[in-house]
Amino acid sequence: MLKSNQPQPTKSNNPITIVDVANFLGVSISTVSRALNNKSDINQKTKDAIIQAAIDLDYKPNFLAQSLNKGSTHTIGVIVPDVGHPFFASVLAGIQQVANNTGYRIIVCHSNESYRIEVLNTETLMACRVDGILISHSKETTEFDHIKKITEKGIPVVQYDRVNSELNTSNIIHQDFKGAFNLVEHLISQGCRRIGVMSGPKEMQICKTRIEGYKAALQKHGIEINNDYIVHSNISYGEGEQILNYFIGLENPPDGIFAIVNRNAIEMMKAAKEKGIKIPDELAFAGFGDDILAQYFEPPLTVYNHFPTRIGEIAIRMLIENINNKSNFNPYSKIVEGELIIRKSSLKKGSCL
Amino acid sequence: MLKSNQPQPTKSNNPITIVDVANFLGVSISTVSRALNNKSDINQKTKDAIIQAAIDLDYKPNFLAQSLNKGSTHTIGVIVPDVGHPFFASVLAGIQQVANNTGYRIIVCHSNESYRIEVLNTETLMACRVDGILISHSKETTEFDHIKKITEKGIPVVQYDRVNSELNTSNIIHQDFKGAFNLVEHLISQGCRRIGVMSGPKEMQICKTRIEGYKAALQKHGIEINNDYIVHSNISYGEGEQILNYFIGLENPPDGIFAIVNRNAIEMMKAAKEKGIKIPDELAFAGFGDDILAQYFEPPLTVYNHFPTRIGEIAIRMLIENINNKSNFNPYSKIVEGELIIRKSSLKKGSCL
DNA sequence: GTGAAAGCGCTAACAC
DNA sequence: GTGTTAGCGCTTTCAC
Repeated sequence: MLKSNQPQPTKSNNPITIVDVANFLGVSISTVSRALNNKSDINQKTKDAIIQAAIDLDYKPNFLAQSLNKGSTHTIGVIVPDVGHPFFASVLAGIQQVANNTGYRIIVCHSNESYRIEVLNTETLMACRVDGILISHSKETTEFDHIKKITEKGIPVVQYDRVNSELNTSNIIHQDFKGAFNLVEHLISQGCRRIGVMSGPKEMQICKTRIEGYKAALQKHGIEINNDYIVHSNISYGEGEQILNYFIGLENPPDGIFAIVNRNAIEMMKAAKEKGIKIPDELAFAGFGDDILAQYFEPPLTVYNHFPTRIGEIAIRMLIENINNKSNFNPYSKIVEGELIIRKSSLKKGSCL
Repeated sequence: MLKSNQPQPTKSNNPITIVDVANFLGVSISTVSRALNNKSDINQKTKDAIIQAAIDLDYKPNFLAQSLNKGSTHTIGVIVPDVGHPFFASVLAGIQQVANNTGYRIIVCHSNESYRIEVLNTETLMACRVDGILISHSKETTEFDHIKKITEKGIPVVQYDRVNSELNTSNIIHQDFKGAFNLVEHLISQGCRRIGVMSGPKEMQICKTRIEGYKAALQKHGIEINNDYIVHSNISYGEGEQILNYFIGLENPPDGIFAIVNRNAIEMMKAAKEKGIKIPDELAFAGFGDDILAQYFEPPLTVYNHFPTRIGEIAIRMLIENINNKSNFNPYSKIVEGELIIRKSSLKKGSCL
């Protein structure tokens, strides 16, 4: 490869550096740096000339070099278990929006519901020297040493949605208990007395809490808790049909079903429809979380909407607060209010919306 | 803050550096570097000791510093117009998977269908010194200077899905022409003669191509092209109903509708159902792209599935190929085969699946 | 107000 | 086989 010895500001393949700008004007690199970073103690004329030269030469600061000696990247790492899921897509949208407005960069990592990848993600993000991490754990995650390692290094972490409350981080969750309670109480108000619940992995905090909400609603209304009606699954898509079959095969099949993940409710409804079961009169449905499928499916699904975008917005704000205030920051938790949306999947005859 | 002057390998807040590892063992930093990078010319024992020490001290290489002097970040930037869209979510999944297997890091930027943000995204990625960029343009993008700037600097770019073929980059697209042709021909085979098409922005390449496919199918079967049946929209969600109203308000309303984005087809079907229009007998529907909503909606939607995950996988492979072979690489285009999936939304009475 | 120089953490020539 | 040293591009003291 041959190197031109003529100054060739515009055509060189190597990116323009601060040195090029300095040479171009015959000033020192520190002067250029000062001008570009809006420091005081610089002659306005020099400053203007430098800024103009930077534009003319199409100089772009090297982010790597800047971060390396500032010790801060102004970047936030986000770990998402499943970007394909509408809930997480909306959370991400909220995060991105606030990041844009506050000048933070975002690196999104996708754990793909795998504990192993989640751990790798945390290592990647640490290697990238992100200023903070937002994380929702994979379904498989029951060990949290990888998070402890991060917080011990003084890197702020905020857990959202799927949190482990024993970690010393800020958290943001929705009203899992209340949402489940409201959904189940609504089913009861529609005349359901044998309410099945399709839950996720036993160890997942949100599943535990939602089942507690379910139980509390039954108890409030004097309905006995029957463990046959409580089914744990992997909340993968596709499991709904099998679990519906289990339910309708029971001696006393449920007359209402509460799904801890809305998409499973849809799957079960689809299977039920194909078997000729009348929804909601023979079997009513309700699920946690709203999305377009819940709205468009026939019948549309009664849900507890937990405002995922808002969760994302609040999560990143909490994180930035922590980043700006590392020394004396006490982690805290926030709970976002949701709302019950009643649709046809649960409205039995004689009821009106 | 007080600083301990005892060596405290595990508890220090400042990340362990290569210097710490070197001091710990009393060797030089270059020896450590060699050991950790698996270079030859190093004593096995020293190497083992260094690797062990690195583990014990929980040393993690500083990615910024590594990249800074290697001049390569081993990171790929991905620009996505809309992560919430199932198509892009699946493309992303494909990209991520290959990235994981090849050791590339991914930075995902979300242009949110905004030209302005898309340009900012490219600048961010250049500032991060990514090794290459995968991009699908926003709906608004009709100017491509920001991409030219990148390729002129010698950074490989691959455009996927929404491409501009005048740029000197590799591209990957689906069979837009053939897909549209097949869908429309299928509608014709079901007896449709007045086929409406809901398209997106006029300037978008994929819209142009799909409309060409639509026209070709009509021509092949001797059906006249009627511009009243061709409607351009912004393909935002929510526009479907309005456009359905336009169609059914025509003097000679269509008996079949082809939507260039499947979700718009669903919206139109929903609106049509609410008006008591019989699908598919009075009005048949077909749309480009498969997803869960198309499968679960009642009636399920006939689609051309373009295998988004595969598109993501191929796109990143093409990019990596280009990165590894910068000097003598000639951009090329690839077209991914799709498949027609016939469902009830278009199967008129008397036909059978 | 500006320049020289040190250093962020690392790699890779170059010595020995 | 290992150590010394010069940078990667930038910011930030410290001189002048």
